[in-house]
Amino acid sequence: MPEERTGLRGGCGMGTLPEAECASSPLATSVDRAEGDEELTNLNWLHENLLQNFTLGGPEAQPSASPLLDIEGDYGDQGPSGTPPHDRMGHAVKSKPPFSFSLLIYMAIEQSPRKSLPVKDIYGWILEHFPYFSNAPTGWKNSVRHNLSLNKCFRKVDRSLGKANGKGSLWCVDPEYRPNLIQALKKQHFPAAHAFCTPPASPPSASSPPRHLLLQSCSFKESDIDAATAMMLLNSAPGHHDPCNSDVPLDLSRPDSVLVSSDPKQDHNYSSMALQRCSSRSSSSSLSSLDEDGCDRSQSVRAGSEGFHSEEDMDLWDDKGMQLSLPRRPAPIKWPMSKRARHEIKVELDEELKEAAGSLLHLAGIRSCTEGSKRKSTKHHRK
DNA sequence: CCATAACTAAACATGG
DNA sequence: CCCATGTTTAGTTATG
Repeated sequence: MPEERTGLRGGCGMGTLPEAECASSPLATSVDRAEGDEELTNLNWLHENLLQNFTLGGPEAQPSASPLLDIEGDYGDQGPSGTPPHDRMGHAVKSKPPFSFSLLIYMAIEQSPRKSLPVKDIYGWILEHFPYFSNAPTGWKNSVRHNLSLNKCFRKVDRSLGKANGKGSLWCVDPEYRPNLIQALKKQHFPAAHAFCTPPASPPSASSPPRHLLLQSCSFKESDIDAATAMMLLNSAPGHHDPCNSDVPLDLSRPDSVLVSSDPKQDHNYSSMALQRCSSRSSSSSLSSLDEDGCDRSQSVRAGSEGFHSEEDMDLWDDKGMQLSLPRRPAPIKWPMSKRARHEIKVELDEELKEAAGSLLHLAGIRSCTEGSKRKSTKHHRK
């Protein structure tokens, strides 16, 4: 039996032992990002990036602007009942991220050059990308630590290597669990994408693309769009952000990207997030569940790698943060294809993806809104 | 109603 | 002693 486990022993699974190079990050100095927000409120960005990222291997997306920020930009401002307050200046609205702590941590770690971070930098990353937490009670840090400790997806690595002010360890993602995290991320990000497999309640509009066809021919499933989008989000944001070198931090917390509630004090409790829950249920099955149930890792990994193999996945992560082309998996299409064939498909996909992206975003937005208000009402109800 | 997952809170230990 | 970090436990909430 060949080694399936690319253990951490050698260090973080990325071959390089994590050093604490970027250990001292600017903590939470970042909530400022006014620039260019106006221009971000269109879907072009996503269309283009979607296409660039996912049409047959265009690894270098050219981010025109911040990603998901704009996803709901179109209607973000007119938040119905309980939508988060928008900073008139276009600053980040401090809305609660729709990601579980696990995913937040995961993203933070993966975005670091070394694929490992001390808790402090994880805090930093989160604060940076989710200004929501800057106003939140400090309990979230506890949650982060709790998650690091408890969640087997994360591994503690000795920061033995010359970190002067080293207190605590570095944390990295267990490569074996990475597929699960990715999967979680997929499912987490755009619940609305599920509309792609289940027929919409209302008859598809004329603009609705033949999604199944599209997605199939694309050789990844609809859920991949989620991950893809999320990754894109992480990848193509201007100023590739890790706590160490973040110029223009990506703001995942933008109302448009992920909107939940925006009042940290009032509603800091993640558990009340309907949006999150609805999606993280499934995602969590690939995360914590495999922590707690004590199922042996190789099994869970193997199970998780039905779709894509963890080792293969590792290729996808380059040194500079999340290079996430989609995981290679047994493709329904025969690969390699001829260039011509690829090009043809690409052209088709360009069209379809554009539409699909639009629909997806629309759905995502609607869903977020509805979930948001639903959550509030239910919570109220409870009380 | 139950199981599960995510989150929160708190206590406690350890080390700088 | 303080603080950051790390672990553990218990409780809450939401969902399937």
